[in-house]
Amino acid sequence: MQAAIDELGFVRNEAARALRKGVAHTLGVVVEDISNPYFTDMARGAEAALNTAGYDALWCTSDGSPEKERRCLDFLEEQGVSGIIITPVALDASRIARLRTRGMQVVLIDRRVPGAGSSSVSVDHVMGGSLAVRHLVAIGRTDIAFVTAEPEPPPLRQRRGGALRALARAGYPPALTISMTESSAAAGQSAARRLLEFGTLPNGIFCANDLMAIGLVNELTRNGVKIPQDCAVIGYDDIDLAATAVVPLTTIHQPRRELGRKATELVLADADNQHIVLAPELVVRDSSE
Amino acid sequence: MQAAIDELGFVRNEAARALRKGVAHTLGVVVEDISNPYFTDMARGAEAALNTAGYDALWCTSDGSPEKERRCLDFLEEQGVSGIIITPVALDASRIARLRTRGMQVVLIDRRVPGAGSSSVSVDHVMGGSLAVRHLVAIGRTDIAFVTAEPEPPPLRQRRGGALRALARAGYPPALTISMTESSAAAGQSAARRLLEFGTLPNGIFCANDLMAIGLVNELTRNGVKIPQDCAVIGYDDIDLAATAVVPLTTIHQPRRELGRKATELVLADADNQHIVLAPELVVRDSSE
DNA sequence: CCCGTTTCGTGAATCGTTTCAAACATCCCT
DNA sequence: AGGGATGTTTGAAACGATTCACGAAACGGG
Repeated sequence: MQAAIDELGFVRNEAARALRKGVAHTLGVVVEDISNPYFTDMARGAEAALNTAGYDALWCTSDGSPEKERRCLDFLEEQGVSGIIITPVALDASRIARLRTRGMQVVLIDRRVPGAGSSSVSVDHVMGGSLAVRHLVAIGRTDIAFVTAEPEPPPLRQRRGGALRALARAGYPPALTISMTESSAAAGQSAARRLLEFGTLPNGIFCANDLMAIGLVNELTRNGVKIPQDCAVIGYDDIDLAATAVVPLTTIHQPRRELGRKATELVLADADNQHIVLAPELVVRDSSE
Repeated sequence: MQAAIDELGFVRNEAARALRKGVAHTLGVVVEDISNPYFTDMARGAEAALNTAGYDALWCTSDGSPEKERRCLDFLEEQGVSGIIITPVALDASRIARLRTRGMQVVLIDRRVPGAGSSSVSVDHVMGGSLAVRHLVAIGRTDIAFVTAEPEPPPLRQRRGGALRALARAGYPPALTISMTESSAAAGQSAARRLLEFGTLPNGIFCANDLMAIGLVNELTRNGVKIPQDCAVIGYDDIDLAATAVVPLTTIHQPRRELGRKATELVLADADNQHIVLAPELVVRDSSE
């Protein structure tokens, strides 16, 4: 039988199959920024898990734009996917409800939408921010700056929240915050320039993600700042590049693959209103001695 | 009419449409490595072009594995996409022929498959390699090493070929070649360590891509090597991170967006046997003074 | 005013797969 | 050997959008 199939080059028509069954054996994965390793690693974790379950993945990119996110969802809805894993940008409860009435389970990454009944998987960013600052404090840094992006996505806000709380607990004054318009290495570079213009450098810097931290460390190093002696730097995400940076970067590791895997499990189990929170971990490297 | 559609929340069933029309208004994009910005930028260029043409993109990742590539193609074939843009790993003429008989145009990126009749878009890697070495020679470097990956994908082989030829033309001895098992920043770091163990450092290094160059520059810098004074380094791709590296990286810029756009045009025009070759450009930054 | 032509709208057939049902063959038990 | 139960084969209906054909209505010209 299989021999005959191969012989004739038969390929099942997925369109007909989806039409008849009313639903495809396909899952949509909508990711915010495909140039950020954090998201691609998460998506790969999801893909691996869902492949082994016999599903195929449809990738989409929202590029952080509500408009493009809407188009992605329209597309997935038209395709009749059986579920959607998404890092939401401007997704609201009504859209989720509509998808759910059409039989598509929605699982959110790193964000909850109240009243929608959908499940979510996230990493505890408040804890991560707190871990970062507690580490800086533990190695004797008291004058701590925070580099983030504006507008600030919820995960970054939570990281900053955790950081501020840890700082207050330690009895230090509130941190200097620098906001950039994006969260790339180039933004980190600009942040470093701004810090250098101030004249006095803080002795600890917490960047909201690794890409910014890398750009910042590079620019500081170029200007003769010794890291971690003059200034300790800690990033967030633990992307591959963090380990091979000029000054290997201390960072908060996120279980990205695990995140994708859990999300897949929730979609396939058709779970309602379940919220999984994973714990981040501190990874100490040279940038904080 | 449109108001009524929105009112009732009607969503066209793409499966039924595809079934009836025999072909989806969708294009497949198969990419080799989603963690390499070179590929994602190319894919984004393609997506933008094909969105404006009213098509949707189906992304797949082969992860450089022939097995996974096959699965991606099976999937796209089942979906009945109207065309495929692919950076092939182990794609042979017979598979292409089969796809074409099913009405799917195939356009190859950075590689040609002889006898398949399909079109291709590539960047002139031989020229790029030559540009790189000529630049190193022009700034007075004579002892030049080449860092590549093993097994060496065709584009890397071409870059090395162009580099060797330019070196021969300039009348210098053949270069030292270091091969790593992958082409990541971590591999570049290992390459640097190996070079340092040799004792005498070459005064010019050409890395087959920017990620490796960044890892290498970081490791050399960490060990006190002054770039470009002690050793000039040139990368390849001109990814975003190249400009913000500790030592901003001289590199060969590839028109990645343009690559994706041209590929889209060829697929949509249903072009047979057309081969577009784009020209790379030298971008001089600090790593080569 | 009638006929020919165009336009519009309705209905039926189609795409390839799945699913359900009915028909048919097989087998065991009484 | 007949009846019930089980398993297998064959056939037909359905999914929803599209397309084509057909008939009705509108329109223009003679």
